[in-house]
Amino acid sequence: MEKPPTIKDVANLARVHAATASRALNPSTRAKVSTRTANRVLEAAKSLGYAPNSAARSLRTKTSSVAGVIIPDLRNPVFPPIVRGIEDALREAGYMALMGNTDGDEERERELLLAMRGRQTDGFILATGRRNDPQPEDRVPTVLVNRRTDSSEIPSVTNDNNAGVHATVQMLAELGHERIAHVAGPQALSTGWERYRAYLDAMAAHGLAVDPEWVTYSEAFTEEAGYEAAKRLQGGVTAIVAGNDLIALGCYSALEERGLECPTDVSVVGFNDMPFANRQRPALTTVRIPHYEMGLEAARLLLERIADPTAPAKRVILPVELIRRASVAAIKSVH
Amino acid sequence: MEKPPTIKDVANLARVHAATASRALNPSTRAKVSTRTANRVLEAAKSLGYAPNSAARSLRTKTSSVAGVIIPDLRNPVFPPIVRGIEDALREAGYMALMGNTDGDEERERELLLAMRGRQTDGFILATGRRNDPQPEDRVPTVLVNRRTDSSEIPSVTNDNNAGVHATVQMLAELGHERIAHVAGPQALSTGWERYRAYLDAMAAHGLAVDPEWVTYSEAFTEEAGYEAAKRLQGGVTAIVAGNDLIALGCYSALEERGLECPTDVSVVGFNDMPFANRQRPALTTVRIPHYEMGLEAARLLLERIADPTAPAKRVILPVELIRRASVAAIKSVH
DNA sequence: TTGTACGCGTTATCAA
DNA sequence: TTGATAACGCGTACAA
Repeated sequence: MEKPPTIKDVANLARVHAATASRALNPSTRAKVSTRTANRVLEAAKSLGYAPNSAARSLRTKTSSVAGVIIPDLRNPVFPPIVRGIEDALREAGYMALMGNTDGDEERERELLLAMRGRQTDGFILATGRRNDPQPEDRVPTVLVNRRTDSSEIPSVTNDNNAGVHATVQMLAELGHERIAHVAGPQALSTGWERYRAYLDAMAAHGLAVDPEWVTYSEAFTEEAGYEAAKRLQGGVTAIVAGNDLIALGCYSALEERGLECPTDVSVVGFNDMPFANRQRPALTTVRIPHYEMGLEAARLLLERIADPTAPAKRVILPVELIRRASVAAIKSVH
Repeated sequence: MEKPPTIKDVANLARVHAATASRALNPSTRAKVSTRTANRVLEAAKSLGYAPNSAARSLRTKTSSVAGVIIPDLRNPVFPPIVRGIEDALREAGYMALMGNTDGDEERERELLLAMRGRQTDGFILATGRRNDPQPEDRVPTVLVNRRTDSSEIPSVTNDNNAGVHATVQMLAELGHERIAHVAGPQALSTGWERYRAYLDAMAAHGLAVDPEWVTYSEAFTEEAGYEAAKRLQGGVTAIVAGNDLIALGCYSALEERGLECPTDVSVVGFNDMPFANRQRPALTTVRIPHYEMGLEAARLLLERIADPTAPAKRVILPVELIRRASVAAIKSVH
């Protein structure tokens, strides 16, 4: 039950004052100490298994080397690789991640932010951003990942939703599809909104009309909500551009229920290329986003931001790639 | 850029001493303060938007209300729901989770433990336990989840691997299978080992012989490793009990490569019922483990343990359920 | 280059 | 019931 060694113990063993030990232990102040004593201190620290008490350090420096990571729900398969990327980049810089899930509940998000701020969090990475979220009033460095706000004051890392949907529509058009539907994601989220706008854009660019019956809105980025929205689709469409992969799976269910086959009767395309999208039945055509890299980049942006809070708010947009699988087919020739 | 209010500000506003304010603010010591002054302090705190500085509190109390959660890799689909359960239970108790991934690297695990301990973590939940892991020398409360050690000194929450495999073998036997193979998980992990033992047990219980050619070992619980191990299988088996779902997917690939069809030629059963197991092709028969509940239970065990470190080390085993899907079929009658 | 002195914000202990 | 005081471990002006 012996207590962990403090810097004083290290100092005693090295026959120096605690202040000197502190300087020797801290890379940024090591230059202020003679190499000989510095080495003695370092050795003493090692032999004692000294680890600095971060509470004391935080109290003194107002920093904690901890970042808060807030996401809607870890069980949505998009997030694990993003979080993993965040964690890896943070760790490289000596940071750790505090995790929290909100289930999309804004009240819960506020509570989480408060609780994490109380724990001296140095910054936040939020995957929960809504398009019209206000700039946080307090000045804790914050980065958005995957989703972003309409205004450009908060740094963000997102992917090229526009290019992804354009590539999707182009592929479908080339396969002869004209009656192309869109089961859109929530319009309060940049992902849902940008993909919807891109769908309209791309259709126009290919000279394809859009019947309002071909567009429905999913309440959430879930399989269930996608299923409900897909059921409301009318007008004999031959292809569906889904707001994301989970919504696409909901479309599968709705099609099956109507006795329609994918891709023979209706082609379906998702977005995200979430894990196991290739294992679905049929294998899902989708737009691959660089999940892990988004996490990496978001964490790096946050670290930059912590280092210099006045730096301009970058908005990083990562490239995407259309992955064609079995869920799309050329349109049946009209007989 | 004004600084956040401290307990002193609250005390001044309420016209009491800081110590009194502390007592009033802290639920466990509130009784030591008259109701009238307590209310005055609480109101002052509210009007100032006071939030305690947890670094100072940690420094003083040696506790942080933070738990470390260490897992192999968040991208393994088994872990997200477990972590989510952990997080939910921790939050209910005012705790937060620090996350870390090890990729199964023991060196990295040591580093993580050290770094987290330095951050005043009150306890650990490890999903990385190996059968022969030593009891941690330091006395930080620790709970294992999903995997456990052979010795019984560390509390753990696992699932009934034995019952799950027995149910699997029984189902296969009832379908007429006799040449039942096992692609085992890593034997250094309790999950891999217990399921292997259960396979041998269950085969014996049904009077079925086990040819050594029917058993291979996967290096890891991954699709790739499962594929490699499945390729080594010999002896014309008609069913495979896979160490887990990812290994089962590897078996799918190996079978396909040999031109064998599942379930027509070979039945396959996994373990875990990970998300989207029902969406695989063919839909995977598997043993459902209560992921989320395991996380909940592990966190509760940890909280108990933190409250009373001398309490006996419970080993909780949660029930499982065999989920039959399209990947198994009755054996083809011998012609 | 090293030592001294102090304060970060909180809570435990002791005295009133 | 309340106030005064000290201490948690560290980092940093300042002095030597």
